[in-house]
Amino acid sequence: MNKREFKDRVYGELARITKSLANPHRLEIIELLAQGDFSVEQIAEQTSLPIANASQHLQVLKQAQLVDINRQGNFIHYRLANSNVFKAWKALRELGVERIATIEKLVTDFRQSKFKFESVTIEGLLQRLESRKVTIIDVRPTTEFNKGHIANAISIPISELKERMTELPKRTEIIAYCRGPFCVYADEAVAILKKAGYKATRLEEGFPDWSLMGLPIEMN
Amino acid sequence: MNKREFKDRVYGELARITKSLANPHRLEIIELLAQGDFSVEQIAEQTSLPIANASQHLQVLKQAQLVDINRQGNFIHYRLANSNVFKAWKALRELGVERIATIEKLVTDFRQSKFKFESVTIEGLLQRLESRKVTIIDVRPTTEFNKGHIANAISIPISELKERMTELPKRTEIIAYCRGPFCVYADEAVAILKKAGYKATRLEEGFPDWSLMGLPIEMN
DNA sequence: AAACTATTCAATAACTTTATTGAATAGTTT
DNA sequence: AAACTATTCAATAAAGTTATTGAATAGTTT
Repeated sequence: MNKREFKDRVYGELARITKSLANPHRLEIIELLAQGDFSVEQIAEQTSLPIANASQHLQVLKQAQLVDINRQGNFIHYRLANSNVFKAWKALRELGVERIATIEKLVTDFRQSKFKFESVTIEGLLQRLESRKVTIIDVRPTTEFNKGHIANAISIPISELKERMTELPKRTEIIAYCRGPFCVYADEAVAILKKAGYKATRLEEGFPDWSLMGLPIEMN
Repeated sequence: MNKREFKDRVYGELARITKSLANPHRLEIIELLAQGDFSVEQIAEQTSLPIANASQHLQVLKQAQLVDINRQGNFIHYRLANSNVFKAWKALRELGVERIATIEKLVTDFRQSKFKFESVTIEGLLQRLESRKVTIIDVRPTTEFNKGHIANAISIPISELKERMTELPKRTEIIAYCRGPFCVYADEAVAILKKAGYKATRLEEGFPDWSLMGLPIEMN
């Protein structure tokens, strides 16, 4: 094998893996699976895809060895093969948000149109934690909370927030987080809380970002 | 805009940028541009592409805003738009090497077939530097060395190594580096040096990786 | 073993990407 | 202003990707 042939094959393989990520639905699936494992049916529902279609995309990811499967009863559960998959998604996400003005505009416009408030990054939250007390709430569905969450966070799924709001303190600031920067649950939570007179802010990133940084997490 | 529409557009944009990376030639171009700026002609030559073809790929990268151009005399020089582009490439590269056994096999097989020796990572080199003295040589073409190199490295392009070998110490270990893990110049250098009785090892990563880590660099 | 069910497969049509030409363009130099 | 030159554009054919069906499969439960 000569030098050119070697390069063609290495870059060919890398392009193959990159292509398996280069599709809107598959990127959305990756972000979902970063929360934990899900069945094909659940993945299809979360991403608004027909099941056969979701399955087809999952096959592509499986062939590229980006996801693993294991059977649980009648269901086949998919999960990310390892943390490097999330790292690559994160790098692409950050490249996109920084480079493509359209994405940042989409995100801010969408938020501003419905929710007029600011967010805090993980870094900002860590600083804030040094000086004062805050209450962190996880507004994802309970199953995702159970698979892993920020240490000491309280689980209040967005669907239950209105009824369970009274569990929260009126004085200390509340930080709501969900799946990641494009997840809207946290925005909805902040909107509900603010309207009821609470001090609330959304965390920009999601649980997988927190976890990747090696910050304290809990399970179950 | 509803939630689904918002997601479709955000992931759509991210897939668009990912697609612009998802091609063997464009990945190779990205890695080349991580060394500095190059004209279309130079890029075509380095990647063994017809010029019209290289230009076409560069248009794709430009449209995705991953590269910038500036004119220098008769030539148009392309360069990476910023360090996030290299970060994304690095994440994909690491995902590929770790996930796809084929890539690791390709790299080790190719090296073993021609060059039978080990390499050291940047981390390993930093540790080694604490205890003993090493000589670092940059075997890329001089133009790339001038655009940026590891602090205190000596420039000896691979094409001149045989004649200039005598400039190097026989006793201290020599570390050779080039563009990145898939660049073969450093392997060739180690082979030449070892044959002549020097103690030599290749650095696994390339200059852009060193630079991204915030380690000391020099220009010119 | 039969019934059931979640998932995958297969075929196809619409769409997108890529390589290959050769011509056109936008600069620079003379 | 003319000549030159590096780069881009345009057209086209071949190859690859995706959504949409409906049928097939591989398990599990009864």
